[in-house]
Amino acid sequence: MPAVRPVADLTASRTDWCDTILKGDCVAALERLPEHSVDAIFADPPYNLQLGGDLHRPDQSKVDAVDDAWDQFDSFQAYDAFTRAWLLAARRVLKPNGTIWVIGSYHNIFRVGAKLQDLGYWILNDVVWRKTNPMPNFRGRRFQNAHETMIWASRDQKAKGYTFNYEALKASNDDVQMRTDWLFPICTGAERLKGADGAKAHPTQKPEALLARVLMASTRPGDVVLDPFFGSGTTGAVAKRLGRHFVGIEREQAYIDAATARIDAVEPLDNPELAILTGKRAEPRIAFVSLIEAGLVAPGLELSDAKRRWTARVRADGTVAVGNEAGSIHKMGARVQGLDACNGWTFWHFDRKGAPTPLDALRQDMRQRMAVAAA
Amino acid sequence: MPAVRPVADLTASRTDWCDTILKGDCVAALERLPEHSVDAIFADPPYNLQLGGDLHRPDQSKVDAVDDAWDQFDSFQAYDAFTRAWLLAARRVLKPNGTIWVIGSYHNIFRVGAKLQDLGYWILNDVVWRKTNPMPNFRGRRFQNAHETMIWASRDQKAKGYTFNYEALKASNDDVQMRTDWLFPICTGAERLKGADGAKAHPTQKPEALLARVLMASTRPGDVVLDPFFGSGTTGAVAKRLGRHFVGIEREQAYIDAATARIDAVEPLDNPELAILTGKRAEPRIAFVSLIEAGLVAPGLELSDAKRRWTARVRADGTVAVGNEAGSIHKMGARVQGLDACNGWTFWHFDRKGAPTPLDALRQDMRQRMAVAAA
DNA sequence: GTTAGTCCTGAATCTCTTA
DNA sequence: ATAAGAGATTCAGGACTAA
Repeated sequence: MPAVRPVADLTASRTDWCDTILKGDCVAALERLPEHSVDAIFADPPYNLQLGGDLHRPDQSKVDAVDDAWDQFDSFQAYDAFTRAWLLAARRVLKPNGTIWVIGSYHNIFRVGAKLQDLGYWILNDVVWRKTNPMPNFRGRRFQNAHETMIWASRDQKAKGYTFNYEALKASNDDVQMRTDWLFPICTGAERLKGADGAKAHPTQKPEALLARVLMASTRPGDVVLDPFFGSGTTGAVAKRLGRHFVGIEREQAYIDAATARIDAVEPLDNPELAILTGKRAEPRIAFVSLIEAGLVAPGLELSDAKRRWTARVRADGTVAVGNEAGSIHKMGARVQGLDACNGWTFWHFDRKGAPTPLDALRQDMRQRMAVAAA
Repeated sequence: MPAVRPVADLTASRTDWCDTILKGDCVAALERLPEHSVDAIFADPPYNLQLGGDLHRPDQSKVDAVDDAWDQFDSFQAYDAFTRAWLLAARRVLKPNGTIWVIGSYHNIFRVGAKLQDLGYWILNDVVWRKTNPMPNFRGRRFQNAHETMIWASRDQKAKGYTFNYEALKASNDDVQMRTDWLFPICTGAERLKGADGAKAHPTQKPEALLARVLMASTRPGDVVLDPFFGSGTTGAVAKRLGRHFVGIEREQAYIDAATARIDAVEPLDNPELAILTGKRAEPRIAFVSLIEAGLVAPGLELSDAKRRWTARVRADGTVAVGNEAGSIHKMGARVQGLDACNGWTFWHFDRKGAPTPLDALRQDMRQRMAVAAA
């Protein structure tokens, strides 16, 4: 399925880059992609910051073995410049309501996080991937490094319309909110891509389960997910399986070959399986007055709260009256309780066969009618 | 026990500052302390939360936010300058083989980590404090922020002689290495310091169990532990109990008073090296979605109750669909039976070799996979 | 005394649409 | 652009009260 394209051949046509792997430098490729063209980004950038032993700059050029403080600073600086460049280019490509995930370890994640903030990204959460089976610390001189950190950020502070499938996550998690600490095994066994020699095809292949949760949480079917450090193509494989589109950027042909074969073998899920649970937020809005117009509520109907402490009376204009005052069901619910906000749909009840029933039940009936009428 | 001293009166004599609280500005106080004089530092600096307006719980009660003046900074730049100044001053005071711990959240920890690296500190681990009882995300727009991050660093890369009580930690952890993810409740109940009015004495008091593990891991009895943001004095209280010395720096008299009384009441342990490191056991809670992520359950799988009266279909989002409706395994189990509640794990079955098998069997398999060496 | 129900609170960067 | 109105949203644990 995924074609491979040299970056130089890229045009603005979506068919030219969607569900493909762009071969070349990450920043150069990002700069050729159209502005505001992807819904989400998942990035697993290199963090070769190891300052002992062989030292490589992010561009893979070798650094003379020096271990003084100045060289450390120099190396961090190079890493920061690299990070800034790709995060900036990625931000241009991201849609205004898109979000970005970056995964890293303590070697690089602090620098990445600071740069994200510097460039105007707005951090939504940091998420910890707890490993069930991390590598032990062999020297016994530190804690067992048992997690990695992901940062989830929107394009900027004001972007409130980002995708977050809150209700689905909660329903899939024993009906409690999904937390920021996730537990997954590292990628081993059959899932781990091997080369012809049996050696692992990529040193840092991420588990598909991790990507699945990321994409199920923050994207919708049909969205485009960009991975600027495509590597073994986990992002592409999971995106395809879950009915999302992907774009990968990768420099090394060996990784491109492995990822291509891997993604080709993925069978996408059917549409019904991909539906995402949504909550009230996604329901069409109903004006209270429309219940009166539809005859579901008669003017003059008496309302009360669930414990019958306060009563109100429905007026023909869609407001309710409490004593001499009148206003929306929400306003008056707040007023009687002395609060500054109230959901009138769930606060006010009417009598149905002797049982206090919330107005929300009538709203459901109304939505049913509208759905039937539309069909 | 702890005397309080104005910074101006400080001399180089250790008796002049050990087991005392220095009242004044953090950097000024650090600059008056002797070079290379403390074995460890634990710092809980302001997080720079950048809160917007008020936040209310769904029941309309207002969240008591951390809106203190000491947490307000004009910009990331201002916060960086502040961070750099105190980390630099702290580094001078730290012994060559000393280590520093800094705790923070995603608001500030990335900036702190980057500055630590810039200044020559060498990160040994990042440690995640998982909270058993974090505050929920009330608006349902993000993941529940359920952890904070601590960075543990040596004074520089070449410092190999830092204290790490590997064997003691392992022995106290069911004979497996201590991991970087720690589980503790937040500080509440009797441990939480209250003012005369019953209000919390400090907005961000840390649990003693957290500090106990930090000090047991990285200090020895008789060591001096510095806390440049002393606050309610948790570091001092735990240090005293575990037979370590402390130095606190704090600006606000109210916090100094609370910490002084608190530390006075602490009784040191006879054998601090035998102190038990208490932590919560990791609870093996399994989310239904994790079965899907792990490939144990495929989207599209048909479920039914034991007597095959009702069927449901698994979706990729971790919910199950019955007809046009979808929800958690528990909600939909209750729905089809017309009940208020239902245990979806035991109610829903799938076909295994012709026999209806409850989802709970797969949960058992999952528990095996997710078993983590003791928390 | 026991148990069940209610209330309170914690480092929080917490909405969306229409006028 | 800003402002205002509609209306959607919570988990664990300790303290307290009522049965």
